[in-house]
Amino acid sequence: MPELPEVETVRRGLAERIVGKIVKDVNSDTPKSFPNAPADVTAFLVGASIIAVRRRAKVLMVDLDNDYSLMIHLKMTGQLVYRAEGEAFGAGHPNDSLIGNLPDKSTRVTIEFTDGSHLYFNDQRKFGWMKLLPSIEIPHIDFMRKVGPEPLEADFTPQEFMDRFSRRAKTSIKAALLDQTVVAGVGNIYADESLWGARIHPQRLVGSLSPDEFHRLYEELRSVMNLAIEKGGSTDKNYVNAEGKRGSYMDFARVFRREGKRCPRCGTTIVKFKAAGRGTHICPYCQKLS
DNA sequence: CACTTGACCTGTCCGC
DNA sequence: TGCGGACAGGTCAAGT
Repeated sequence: MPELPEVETVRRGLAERIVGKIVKDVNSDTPKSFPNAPADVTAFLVGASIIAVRRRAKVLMVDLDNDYSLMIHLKMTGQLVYRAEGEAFGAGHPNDSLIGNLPDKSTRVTIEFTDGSHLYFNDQRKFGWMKLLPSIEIPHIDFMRKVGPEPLEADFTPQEFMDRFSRRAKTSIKAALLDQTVVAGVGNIYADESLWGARIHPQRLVGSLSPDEFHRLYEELRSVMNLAIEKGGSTDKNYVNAEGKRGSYMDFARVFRREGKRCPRCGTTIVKFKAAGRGTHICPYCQKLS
């Protein structure tokens, strides 16, 4: 589920709410939620206070004042929802949350803070994980060394974008976009949306794209992701922000999950098929293979 | 090495 | 209404 815009939305919501709080207790379905050092997790967390919430690609990092960090990946169905003490639904918005009382059936980890508030990690499909590790080690783990640049950073240039694809010349542009070592944070929704914007068929080989097409894709990817952050991400099924509320980007989607509807640019019927192993949506008129 | 496929899980939807 | 199969926004470990 969550791609860069969704994870960034969660990060912002959590940063506002949990920085400065002190962990009082932790309940989790270890070792499934904490694949590393499960026995130590509670001991490291209880008594620690939260000093920052960061994001890299689709991974969240909650930094603690004991020089450890909690790395969290939501994968397909993960949710991180904050509730103040006694709140059933979310700050100042009774019944506004997409989800009800917590913990619920999908809750895997509950972190209680000393002020009586809670952070719930829900994850229906159980693909997500949390890892506790020394903060200083984060930049050296495999994922961080291999992951590509943040596409929304101000210093990320069209030239760098194009260069990142050079070693994937023989694969499809969609598979390359989804490859986290090429560019960070792109998932199925924003891959389809940006390819539509750039008028590029997802199965075009990377090596066949012109500099102009790369440039369009660069611009579209950034504008689509920025719009998605502005709209609080995409909620198709499970995704919610730190308040348990849905994101509204799907109201603005041009092709994703719109098969059978009209292309907003030319009116042709949008079709769905499988590409790079994923459900893929295109306008067959705007996005041609050759 | 580069690339593709299956596996990890649970829930939901669709056709029979 | 029940049941089997396909499918779901992400990533790995395997395979070719």
